[in-house]
Parts: sequence; C-alpha cells; structure tokens
Amino acid sequence: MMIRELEKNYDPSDIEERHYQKWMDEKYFHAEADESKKPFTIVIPPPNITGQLHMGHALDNTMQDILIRFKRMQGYNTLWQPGTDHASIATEMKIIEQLKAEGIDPKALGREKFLERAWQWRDEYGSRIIKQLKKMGSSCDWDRERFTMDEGCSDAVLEFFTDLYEKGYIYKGSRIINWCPVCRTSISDAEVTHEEQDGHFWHIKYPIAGTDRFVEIATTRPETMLGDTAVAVHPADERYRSLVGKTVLLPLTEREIPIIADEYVDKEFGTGVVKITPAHDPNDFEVGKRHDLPEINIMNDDATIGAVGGKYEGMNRYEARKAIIADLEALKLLVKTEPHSHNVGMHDRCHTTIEPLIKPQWFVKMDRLIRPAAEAVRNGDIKLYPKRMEKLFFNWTDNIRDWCISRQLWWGHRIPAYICAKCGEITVAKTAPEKCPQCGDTHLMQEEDTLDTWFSSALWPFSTLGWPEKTKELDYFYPTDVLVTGYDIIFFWVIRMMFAGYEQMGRRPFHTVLLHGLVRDSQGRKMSKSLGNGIDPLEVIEKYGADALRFTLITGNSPGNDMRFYWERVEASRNFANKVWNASRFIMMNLTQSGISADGSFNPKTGNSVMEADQWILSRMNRLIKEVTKNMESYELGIAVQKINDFIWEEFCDWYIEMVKPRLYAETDETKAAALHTLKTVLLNALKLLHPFMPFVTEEIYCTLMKSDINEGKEKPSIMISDWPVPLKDENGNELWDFEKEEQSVELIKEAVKGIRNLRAEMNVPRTKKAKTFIISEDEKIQGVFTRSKVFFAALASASEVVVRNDKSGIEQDAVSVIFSGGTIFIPFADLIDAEKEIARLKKEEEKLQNELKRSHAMLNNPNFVSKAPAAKLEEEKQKLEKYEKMMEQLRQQLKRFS
RNA sequence: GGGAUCUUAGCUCAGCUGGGAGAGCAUCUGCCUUACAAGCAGAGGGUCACAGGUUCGAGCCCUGUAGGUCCCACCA
Repeated sequence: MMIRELEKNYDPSDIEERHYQKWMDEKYFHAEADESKKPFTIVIPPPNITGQLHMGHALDNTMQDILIRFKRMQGYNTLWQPGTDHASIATEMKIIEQLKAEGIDPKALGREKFLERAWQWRDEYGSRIIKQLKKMGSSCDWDRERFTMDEGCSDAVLEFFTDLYEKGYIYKGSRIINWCPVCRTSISDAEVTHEEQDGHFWHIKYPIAGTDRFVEIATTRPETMLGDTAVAVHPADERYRSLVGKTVLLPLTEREIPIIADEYVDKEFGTGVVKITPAHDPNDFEVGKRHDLPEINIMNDDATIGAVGGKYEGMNRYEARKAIIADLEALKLLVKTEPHSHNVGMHDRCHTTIEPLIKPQWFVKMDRLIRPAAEAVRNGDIKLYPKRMEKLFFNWTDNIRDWCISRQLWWGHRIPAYICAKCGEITVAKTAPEKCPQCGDTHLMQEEDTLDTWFSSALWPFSTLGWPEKTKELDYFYPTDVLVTGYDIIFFWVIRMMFAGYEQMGRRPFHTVLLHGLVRDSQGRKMSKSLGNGIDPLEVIEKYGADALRFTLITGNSPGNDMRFYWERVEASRNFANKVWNASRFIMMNLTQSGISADGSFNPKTGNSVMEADQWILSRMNRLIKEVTKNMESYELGIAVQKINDFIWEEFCDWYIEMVKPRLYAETDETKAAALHTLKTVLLNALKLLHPFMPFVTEEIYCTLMKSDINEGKEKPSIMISDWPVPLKDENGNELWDFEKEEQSVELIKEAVKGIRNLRAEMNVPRTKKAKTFIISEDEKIQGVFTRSKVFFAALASASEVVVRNDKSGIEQDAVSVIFSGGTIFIPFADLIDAEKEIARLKKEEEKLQNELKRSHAMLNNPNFVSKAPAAKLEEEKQKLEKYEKMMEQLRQQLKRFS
C-alpha cells in the first residue's frame, strides 16, 4: 500500500505546502478563549513591514513555534498571536528613498500624500514577511493578525499616552536629545550605539579677558566652540582657583564668557579646563543648567552651521572643524594636536554620527515607572533565560533615563496633543478638543510629531488582545506566557513591555523571557546587507526543507549564545529527516506485509513473546519522554532535540531495528507481533517528540501511518493536535515501560556485539564470512540472556550459529576470543589466526584494562574516598573493580595460549 | 572605566545542579547487508587556554593571568 507512496528519499517540497494548507484549513492554529482549558500564549515580536525574513527571524520563530506546538500537544489552549510593526523610522526612510527615486520631494508632497504612500507600502510589503513565516511552519493564529497601526492598536496608544500624561509621567520639554542629522529626527538613548573612533585632541588657548594670559582647553570637537558659553575648572584645582569668576574671550567670535567652577571637571584629564557648550553636549547641558548659562544652538537640523556661526555658516560639522582649526592655527591659538581615540555616538539605523541638540520633545519619566519591572525580575515574577541576561537588564533599569518618545516623522502615531494658536496651551486628549480649555480659542493645531515606534510595541502583549476594550481574549490570554526574542532587543522592547504591562494592566505581560543570540555567518561575522554575507532562509527551505532549517537553528548551541550558520549543518539536519523517513518506511512496510495487527493485548510487562530488546527500547523511550519533556519545560530546546536525534538514530535505528530484523523476516516467529507493536509504539512516540522541531516530515509520516489499517483508531487526524507522550502506567500506577533489568541485558548484548564487530574489523574478516560463535559464561542469568538473544547475532555480528556454554573446553585452540564483562566469546577462525597479531591485539586490550584497574584501585585505596564518598558511589566502584578483575583474569588466560 | 561571555578533537560546537571527555562535519579502513550510500560497520584524534585554590574527586565551583567577542559608561 503506502510504501509505494513513500519515496526512497524524503522530498519536502510539495509536502510542506500541502500540510501547512491543511493545518490552516482545519483551523488548528486558531485559539478561542475557553475557560475549560488552560491557555498558553506567546506574542510574536512583530517583524517590521519593511522586513524580509532573515536568519534571526527564522531562529526566533522556530523557537516560538516549538514551544507553541509542544504546549498545544500537551493540551494547552495555545495562542500564538501574530502581527507586524509599522517601524516608523525604517519605513519612513524606505518611502523617502522610493519617492526620491521617482524624483519626488517628500517635503513638497506633504504629510497626507506621504502617508497615503506609506499605507500603500504597507499593503504591498506588509504581508511579505508573514508569507515567509508561514514557510517556516509557524503555527500562528493568522485569524488574529494585527498591525501596530491598526485601529485597535492606535486606540491603545491613545489610551496609554493620555493616561500617562494625566498621571504626570509624560511631559514636553526642551532638553538635550540625540539628533540624527540624516533622518532629521530625535532618537532615544537606546537607539544610539557607541563606536570607538580615532580622532584628535586639539589644545586651544582661550585669552583671559583683560590680561595677556590664556587658559588652555582641550577638545575633540572644536567646531562646537562657536556655542561655548563658559569654560569650567574643578573648584578644588589650585592651578585655576584664582581664575574663577573671571572671563575669557572666546576666539573667533570674541564673545566674553565666564570661567566657572564645577565638580564635573576632572582635574587630571587634559588640561583641567573644559569648554562648556550646553547646546551640543549632554554633560555641558547639565553644567549649563547648574550655572544658568545661555544655550546657543549653532547647528541646523542637517548639522550644518547655522546663522550664529558667522563665516562658518553653511559648512557641515566636519568642514567647519577643519576651517576652525586652520583659523586658530593662523591666530596662533592652537597649541597642539594629539591623536586621541574616543567614543562616538551613532544612530543604529543609518550609522550617522549623532548630534546632541536642544529641542522641545516629549518624554516619559521613567524612574518610577520602571520600578515594578525591575522588582519583578528581582523577585522572580518574570524570569530571564539565560539568567545572566538579568545583568544586562539591570544595567539598563538601574541607570534609567527619561525616554524621548517624540519623533519628527510622519509615519507613526501622531501625538494626541493640541496646541492653542492663541495662548499656546497644550491639551492632551484622545480626540481633538473643539476649543482651548484655557482661552476658549478654536484654533488648535495637533502636535506635528509622531511617537517612537516602540511606544506602540510596548503595548503589544495586551493591545493585540483587544485592550483598552475589556475583551474575553484579554481576560483569558493575558498575561501571556513566554516572550522569545534576541538579547539585542531587551532595552528597546522587553523592558518597555514590562513597564507598560505593570502600569496599564497591573500585571506582568509574561512570566518568562527566552533570549537567543545572533545567527552569524560561517566566519562568525554578523550577517548584513553591506557585507553581502546574509543567507536567505527561504533559499535554505527551498533546497533542504523547513524541517532541516529549523533543526539546524535549534541544534548544538546553548541559550543566549550566538551561533554560526553552515550549509554542512543543514545537510546533516536534512539527513536526519531522511533517516526518520526511512525508518518509518521500513516499519510501515513490515506492518502491512506481516498481516499481523500490531494492536490488541500487547503488554510488554507480561507478554511471553516479548523479548528483552523490546523492553529495552520501550524503557529507553520512556526515559526519553521524561527527559525531553523536562528539557522542553526548562526551555532547553537544543538539548531536547539532541536527545531525540540520538535516540532515533542510534538506539532505535542502529540497534533496535537491526536487532528486530531476524524476527520480522522469519516465516514464523511468535515474537513477531510484539516486535511490530514495539516498532510502531516507539515510532509514534518518537515522531510526536520530534514534531515541534520538525513539523512537516513528522506530519507526513504520521498521516501515512494513520491512513492505513494499522491505525488503532485512537489517534488524532494530525500529529500537531495529537497528545504529547507521557509514560504509560498500569492500574497500580507503576510505569509500564520501565525495564531496568532488561536494559542491562541488552547493554550486555551490545557490548558483546561490538566486541565481535571490532575483532572482525581488525582481522579484516568480510561480513559475508559467517562464523560459529561460542559465548562462554558461568553466570546462568547471562547464559539465559544470550540464549534468548541468539537470533540477534546473525544479523548484528555475522554469526552462523550461536552456542552458549559455561565451559570453554575444546573450543579455544583454534579460536580467537573477545573478552567482555559477561564472559568470553570464542570464534573459530583457525585459518585466520596469526599468533603475533593476536598477541598484539590482546596486549592492547590488556593495557586498556590495566588502566581501568589502576584507576579503580587508586580510588578504592584512597581512605578519604572510602570514608567520604557517597555509599552508592563506593559500591559502584567496587562492582566495577570486580568486573575488571574478572575480565583481566580471562584475558590473561587467553594471552597464555599464545605465549 | 564597569560588566558579561568565550577559550574542550583538524573545523563548528554540546557537555543542564562536580563522580570514568561527547556530537556533527572532516580524516582513515572495510561494506551497493532487500528502510536509508542523504546509508552501515570499524578506527584514529583532546595536559578541556594558563597558574593557583576548594574538594575524597574539578571541563564544571573560587581567585588570578593571557587572548577573543559583546554590552554598558559623560572623561571633555
């Protein structure tokens, strides 16, 4: 039957599309509030509408999908809330770019027309990344897709803004802010990155008024001297104490400015005299406030020198710097130029050097608002994984500064503040007031600025659920559970969601933040457009399938660590998918060909046709289920999937399936049904454990399996809504799949098989040369194990016949031997025995054993170990020693034969 | 300047609360064994950066050193 449908190699291409469509059609991703079930909720970090899927998204969404699929299978009512972000500045830049390419001046176009273009952009490109996320297999509830600027989210922003304003947390003020001269907008502190740059330290003489003396200052930005309104020294600096209160004549402008004393100055640094430019430096701004200094803005919005700059007007910052240095030199006021490296603030988006400027802007007072969030992390109400990220978090919250939320952009939520044309009164309201509450004038202008894009994303965990409306979704799904995102976005988003959640909802927005690292290229470089080293996830999916990509991203790295992307790893992941595919093919083939139903009264605990191998693999599977579940619940996804991989490939495929083959191929074998049932049980459970990681291949196999008549009828129509495996228990509550003794037996068999394989490989015995195999053990239990498992040795160890005895007499003369912990194995290879080689082989074994004995003796002869180590450990070591001694004894006997 | 993190096989990395060093890829040797050559069997390869300390016992805990990466910070 279906075996013909299953190709020899797994081909994901058409399968993925088909199953995804089916999942959507069946509404498996959709969640409704349902008080009878426990919710599990994740909100997606909304990708920008300018964005294309990159590896970071791929990793981020794979992790979320794994958690969601896992919880869904565990029976939770899971909601993965999707949506996109308007990304004010990024989108605005894209549109300006677009307009310019068409020869249109954005400013001339006007706000309204510009916004029309922006909405067009969003309609055209906004859903592009959503389509790409679907290719990853993301099981988001697409019926609930949201957008940060849709009606509901905009209402939420209005509510949030006006509420914070009324509570006094939002204010407008003229303060020094970070200005991007290219984007022509203010940005928040979080959007500034610092970069160490080689610059210069210029020492300049400022003449002291009324004397022929000078003070020497040192600066890295001489052009700002046009805006100097003081020079400062430390109050305790003896060198300059007498100068405080005097004035200097600012070169080039001839303005007279005071010499002041302020603690801010570091006596030891530079000359100990600092020029103070309150309008262009955050520190100088503070000094200026303390001393009531004038603030002279010397720059235009594009960072060219303004009208106050006299002859330098119109030059950009760097031209002005050059010109000023040249002029100072001509005036002999330049003392020296030193090389100096210093940190320069850059706009993280366009990489332009920030210009600190004084502008009227809107701010959120953060000191009080941040407290519940900081407290939550401190007391464990919100947990960060990995824990070390808490340091990063506190680093920010402990040094919190007010958040500049106004942007001089058009694309975004316009600030709901209305300014009276007559009296200048500012009214903040959700809708435009008809008249000024102060003077009654009806000419009110709405604030031109829009809000920082993160202002709306801060509300994402509840605005997407309907807030400020009291919806049943909000009631049921909030607080959400886990937030998954990159550590690079903690400051921008995570912290802000936290304070917004506590402020507006009175509750945490999520209980866990799961942070991941960056995906880098194979050389460890950040993937970026400019380097051209980015790898398109869609290309990977096309070539190897979404399962392979997901598997690659989740394997072999620990939480929060960056990872490197290699095509070789994708290939290895694809190979694993194929392995699962083929194992399933094998099992299904045997199930159908056997004509034996694998259902029914099978009980591995009592069934007399059950073999140790069956019990062994069931027991191993039982342990796997427990461990993987635990790992998943602790967010150790990489560890979990590694264990699943190892179990399926090594234990199940390489050992169990190989062991079971002779039983399946035999014409009549009373153990066949047990084998088939075990194969099916283990496969089904393994598929389920694997499903969150590799949703497509597992679904395809599952459905094929279910289509057939071997279906017990208890399973769901899709693996994604099937039940997460749990250890089976009998009526007394004992685990049905727990077989410790049988596990030990099989481990013994494996040891013996490995020994024989090793021996044959070293002696270059071809696989086709079968040999009679004598297994000698004095232990009756061990004899029993091998007597029952004779059948395995043909398939696994090229045995033609297996004889289990307690006595080696008569067989050792023409045989080679393998010593293992259960006894000795003899294989008569008279024609192949080369005494010298045999001795060498045995000597090598002896050396290994000798080392073990040495180690064991050393431990057990250490009185401290014996008295202090735990009893179990001690006992374990004693047993090992006993085992080694036995093996050594046997080995010596064999060595004797050849010497 | 403060902090985080990394240093483990040729390469990329795991190694979760301390109890005999692992995986994938690469290399070498055999195998087209009727699930899979995208595979099977076998092998080689590591003073776990260095130096101390705690411990019966350290890749894991503590201190220091060196080097790499990253974050934060107003030293003009």
